[in-house]
Amino acid sequence: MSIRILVADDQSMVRAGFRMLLGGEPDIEVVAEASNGLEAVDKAARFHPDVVLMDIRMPELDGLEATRRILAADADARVLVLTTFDLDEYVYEALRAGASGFVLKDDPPEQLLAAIRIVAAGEALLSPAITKRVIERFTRLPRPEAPRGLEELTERELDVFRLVARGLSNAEIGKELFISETTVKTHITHVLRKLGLRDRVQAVVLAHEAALFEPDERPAG
Amino acid sequence: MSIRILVADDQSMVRAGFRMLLGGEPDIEVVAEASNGLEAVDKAARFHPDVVLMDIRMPELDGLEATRRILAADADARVLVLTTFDLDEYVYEALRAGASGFVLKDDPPEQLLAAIRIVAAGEALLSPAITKRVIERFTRLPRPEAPRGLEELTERELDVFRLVARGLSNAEIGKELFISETTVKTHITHVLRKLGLRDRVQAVVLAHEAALFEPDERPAG
DNA sequence: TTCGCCCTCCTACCTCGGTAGGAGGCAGCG
DNA sequence: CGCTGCCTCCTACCGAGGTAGGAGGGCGAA
Repeated sequence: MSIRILVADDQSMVRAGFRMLLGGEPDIEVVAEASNGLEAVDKAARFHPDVVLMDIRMPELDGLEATRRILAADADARVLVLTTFDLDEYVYEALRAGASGFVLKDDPPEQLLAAIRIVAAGEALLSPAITKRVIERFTRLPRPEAPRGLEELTERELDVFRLVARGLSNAEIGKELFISETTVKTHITHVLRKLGLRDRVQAVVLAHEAALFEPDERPAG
Repeated sequence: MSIRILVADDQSMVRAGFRMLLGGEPDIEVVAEASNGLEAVDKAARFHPDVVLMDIRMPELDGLEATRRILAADADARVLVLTTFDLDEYVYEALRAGASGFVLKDDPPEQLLAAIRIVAAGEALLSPAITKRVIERFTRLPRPEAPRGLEELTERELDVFRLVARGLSNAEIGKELFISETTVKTHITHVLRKLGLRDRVQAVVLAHEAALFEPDERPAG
């Protein structure tokens, strides 16, 4: 009754790493591997794994579209998305695509294992019901259409968002980024509109619920 | 090379539960138990466990003071504090006492196991560096003195704090709790002052960093 | 070059959030 | 009994946050 895993990543070294890591766990078994998105969809249909470990950046078909197709074929499938960057607009896409959770590639191995077990147990990742709320929020988008048109945040908007998520005021963010408070306001307005949020408070909640960031150096003050 | 655990809880049923739960894990071993704080300090010194599972409410010596003494005797000790309530002012005390993390007693077992493994691996709990920041923040308090005088939040203040942490506005909180917006403001002012925070945004950050809450039903709107 | 996007900054405006300070009711305690 | 703490609500004030709308410069694509 072990947890059956499909590993989908285009780098064979990475797949080997996961095989090694997961091989050491008695309750986890890698039953299949895929090196691109199409293969992942195919093998998910054939092997019906309990959890799909899905890299986002893959040839043929990226992890997001692959996730969508897997979920379309089997609504009960569990996909755990692997991301490289701390704050990545792909995260939103992944959640909308139906992923059960996501893990940073340079998280400690224990976290990946914990994530797999939690997802396999039917919970969404990291904060059980929390992530579900995020998923719901992003599932019922303001615009019912919007195919792949989810507006992405720009670099600068991400910079500001990160600092907002740490609780900084607009003035503090300005000092931190060497821009005026006015400019900070501009960026924040854009962030809020793009994400469909009301104010910075909701932005903080979202950032933390979805674990969209990892803390690095703190402001100079 | 399994993880060696000391379970400190005054209720033998609870201890038995942990023994059962942890006994099923191949990499975890319960090496000692304690039914009060003094015993916990004593056994921690004698057994040098990798992780101490520490209940807060205990006779003789509570979990907070026990944690302080254990850390005083061995700065490398890892204490994982168990709390019953989602948002408990003890959490702050626990962090200040040097706890590596904390877990809710009614969290799913997987989370406890994950927490133990993470703490044993030397990381602070749930969000690696994040909790460290919280600890730092509470270690260097505004007032160097303040012995046990950390002001506690009242029931109602906790209610409000919880909703703030979910991103609700004052008006929404008022509707949710059937009180006026003015009253909400009063409570929030008190919460901020007691916790030494600037505004609700910082409150949200704190709540999420320290994982002070668990999400339950969402507002009716 | 022209178009568009991004980043920067501005004024003006208004709402929301937080502070200050007071007030009444209610319950527990010495 | 009076004291204290908690919860409730109020007015008044003001600063921070968010919106609206415009503007200029840089840079890359068409």
